[in-house]
Amino acid sequence: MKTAKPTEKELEILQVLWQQGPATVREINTVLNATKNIGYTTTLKVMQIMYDKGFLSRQKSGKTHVYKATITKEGTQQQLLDKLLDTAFGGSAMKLVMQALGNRKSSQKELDEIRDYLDRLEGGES
Amino acid sequence: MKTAKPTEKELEILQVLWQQGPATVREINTVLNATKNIGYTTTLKVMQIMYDKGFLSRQKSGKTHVYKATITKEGTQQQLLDKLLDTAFGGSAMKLVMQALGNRKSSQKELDEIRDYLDRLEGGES
DNA sequence: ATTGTATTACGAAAATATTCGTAGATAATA
DNA sequence: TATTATCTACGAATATTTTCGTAATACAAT
Repeated sequence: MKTAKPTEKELEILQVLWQQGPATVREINTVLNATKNIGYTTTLKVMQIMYDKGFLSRQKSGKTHVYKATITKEGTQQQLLDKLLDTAFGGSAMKLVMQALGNRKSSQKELDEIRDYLDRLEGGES
Repeated sequence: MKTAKPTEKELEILQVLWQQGPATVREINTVLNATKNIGYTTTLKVMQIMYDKGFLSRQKSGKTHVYKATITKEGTQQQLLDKLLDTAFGGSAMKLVMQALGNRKSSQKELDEIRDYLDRLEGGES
């Protein structure tokens, strides 16, 4: 069975969980409401669906559930990247990279880090 | 008015148009059918919707329409990149770049090109 | 125990995206 | 001109995603 891709809303929730660790529906909803306007039961429903899909696990604590992401940030990022590469960049990772670096200000430090990273990639995975 | 994001199917069609230039519904559908299985009227419908949205322009040639992408590949790529950065990479272009380069084999030549690109970025846009 | 408050479960409405059937228009050609 | 093949327009069915109302449940406070 192929792992399905999280939807937009699901990704927003995953973001919070990845960043803050396990959390309740209430906590997630509070974070989301800082920017958007989303009802409590909406957040609840989405998280229940994610639980059904296996994206989240949960544990009862008193009367509430504490949810935890079961899929990793890295794996999901890679999956989305692959998709984007495929659907918008014709499979060329390089083009994507250049576009990502080009149209936004990257600091000198960041550019250096990328260079180091390139060196490491090249230097044979010692 | 904020430019809406193309859907998955719309992106597939844009891909073909960006690569091959203006084309008829029939031509697009033929290309799509090389990999997927999609009915002619489905492709037609999607392209008509894209026309309504302003993603495509068209010109009558005989009894058929020749469609042309009105949104650029680069702009759309950037838009999707920004979205991905935001929803999955916490806004860090660098992390995205590293992830993109890491989990796939990039040729020596590609890596060199990226290095050159970095040099140019740094070298002050002379 | 009764009341009040927060949470969950359930179902379904609303919004969006995908799919295609059918009818009518257009042009080529027999 | 009649026939045929192809294309467009239109509407609608289906699927997916997002949204939330309502009722049941669990806990806390009175």
